[in-house]
Amino acid sequence: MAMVRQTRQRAAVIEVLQASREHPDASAIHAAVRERLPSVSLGTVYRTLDALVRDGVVVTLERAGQATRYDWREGTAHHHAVCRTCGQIFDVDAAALPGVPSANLPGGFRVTDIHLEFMGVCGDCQASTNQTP
Amino acid sequence: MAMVRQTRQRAAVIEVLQASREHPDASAIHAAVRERLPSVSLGTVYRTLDALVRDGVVVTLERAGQATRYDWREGTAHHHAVCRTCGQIFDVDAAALPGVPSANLPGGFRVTDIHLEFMGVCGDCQASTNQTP
DNA sequence: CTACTTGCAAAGATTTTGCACCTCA
DNA sequence: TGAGGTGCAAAATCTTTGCAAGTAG
Repeated sequence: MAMVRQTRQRAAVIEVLQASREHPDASAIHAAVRERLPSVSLGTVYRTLDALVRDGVVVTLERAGQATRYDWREGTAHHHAVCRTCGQIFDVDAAALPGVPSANLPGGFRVTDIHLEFMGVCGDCQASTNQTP
Repeated sequence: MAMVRQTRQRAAVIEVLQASREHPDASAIHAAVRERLPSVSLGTVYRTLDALVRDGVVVTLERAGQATRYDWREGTAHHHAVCRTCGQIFDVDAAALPGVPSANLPGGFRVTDIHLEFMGVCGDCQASTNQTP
């Protein structure tokens, strides 16, 4: 079934994801991968990311109009805090949160993953509370 | 400041959102609005939705590759359960969830909104567990 | 009357795909 | 080998924008 063949390209994409704590988008990943394997195409990056997401080792952070950002799940579960002003994404340790129960879900719904995002304004952006010019 | 002028078009978009429990995307909203005001353009729908989101009366549900879906916040806070198989989106009453604390957030981060999504497989899709043909 | 809105259509951006060649297992 | 992966480039989507004309207040 989900047999995934090991290739140079995939190894590179995975390395980039593991090395980066910046929640990069496909384009940034592509650029980073190209530093080692200049011939890798953007299409391949998308296909690889897709496979990783299906495998559950990578999660996505999607914002309309902006490119999807990808996040390597390094063992520890974590969620995200997204600044609406500067767009920066911070990690939030899930351990500090009480387990979110699957209460009140529609009948028979089986949860495989929980996406929790705190939308708001980060400290830096609050500091510079100049109304947008 | 955020003075929003009342227009036929905006009223129609809001009515459609309030009437729909389907989490429609911009295109579906556009179609529904056109049943009353045939001349409304898709651009206007997007601009109106944008304003409503900024106002905080509408929240978005974003999935890469697919159109953003819009959700009227009818008083009660609620979250979502998204079926990975059929794409259907169910509401989850937030009242049943314990308050998600803002613990462990980056310094000074002020939360304005919480997006919580349960990803998984709905009962119907589990029932028909035929491997995808 | 005046500033804000709208329609239209074109531009932008992101993501997906078909096809011929290449490669891992 | 042979099933699956890759590159390239074009296509499909979704969303944003500029501009002239319309309209709410």
